[in-house]
Amino acid sequence: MTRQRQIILEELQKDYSHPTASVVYLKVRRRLPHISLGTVYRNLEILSEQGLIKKLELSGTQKRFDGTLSEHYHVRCFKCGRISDVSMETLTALDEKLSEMCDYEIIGHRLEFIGLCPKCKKNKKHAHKTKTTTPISPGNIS
Amino acid sequence: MTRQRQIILEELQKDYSHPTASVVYLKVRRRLPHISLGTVYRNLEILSEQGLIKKLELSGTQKRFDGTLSEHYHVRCFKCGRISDVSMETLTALDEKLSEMCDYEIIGHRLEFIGLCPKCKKNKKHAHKTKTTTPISPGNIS
DNA sequence: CATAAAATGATAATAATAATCATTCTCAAG
DNA sequence: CTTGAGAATGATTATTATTATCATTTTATG
Repeated sequence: MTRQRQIILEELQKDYSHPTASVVYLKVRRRLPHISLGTVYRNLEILSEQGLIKKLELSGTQKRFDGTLSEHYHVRCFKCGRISDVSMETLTALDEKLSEMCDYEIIGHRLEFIGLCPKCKKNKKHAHKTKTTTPISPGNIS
Repeated sequence: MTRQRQIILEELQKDYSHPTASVVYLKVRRRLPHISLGTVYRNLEILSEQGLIKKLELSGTQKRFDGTLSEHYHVRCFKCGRISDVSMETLTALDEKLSEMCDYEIIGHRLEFIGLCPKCKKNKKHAHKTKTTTPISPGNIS
């Protein structure tokens, strides 16, 4: 466990925004100005293999990381790209149901809700300023 | 509607494998050997904007396209990357449930099952040969 | 047929991530 | 403590998927 890996882990554990690798990089660089982007990628990968953080495969082009290990679903704002946690229980029954209906051996599922976040709901005219990712066209939830 | 757009659409409509842009390109090139990859990307984008095909945002790095317009979920084999359709009814109740639980205005969700396809179930020793995409590590269904 | 708008093919550009590699760090054994 | 092997780092380059540019060609329409 190197200093840089420790700090990447710490920064992720106190960040609830499901940051992308480059956001983690920016935050970590405040404490380690000479760290390289490659080191951040490498360690995010290693930490998620070790089960200390989670790598999220949500929609959008960039991977996101979560220092919270509990299982939970996410909502994405289709306007500003913000990701929030959802406190809905895990739907294990879905996997069992599908197991009986198809010839795959089901081991799990990914569920991501799409919606409009409170901030974007207010400023419907112009999207919320701290936009982080590409918006989703509402007709394309697939 | 140009000849190339027509053929891209046709090839997609008779392909049930949820192909990526480059797979569509390879197939279309059998009929139009001089078509460029950029044209394929451009037309897949246009056709999905027009609602003639669907652009799928599944896990993995590449986008996939579907000539079948009906709404349905998908299963992905975590070993070989194959995508199959799932004949489970759309769970609109989930969106309503979440609407009451959180402050987002929910407009839909994305659900993708992860499992082991019949072919990979048989050849458990070595993954199925017609592998198309990177496998998913079973510990990382997020 | 003319012609304006749209699309094409070729190519370059971008964005996110992964790989390479010489140098530096970490940590357990002495 | 020192040390030495293996792992990790920073700098850099490479890869992969996708998008943008642009001169030329095609399409649809009057």
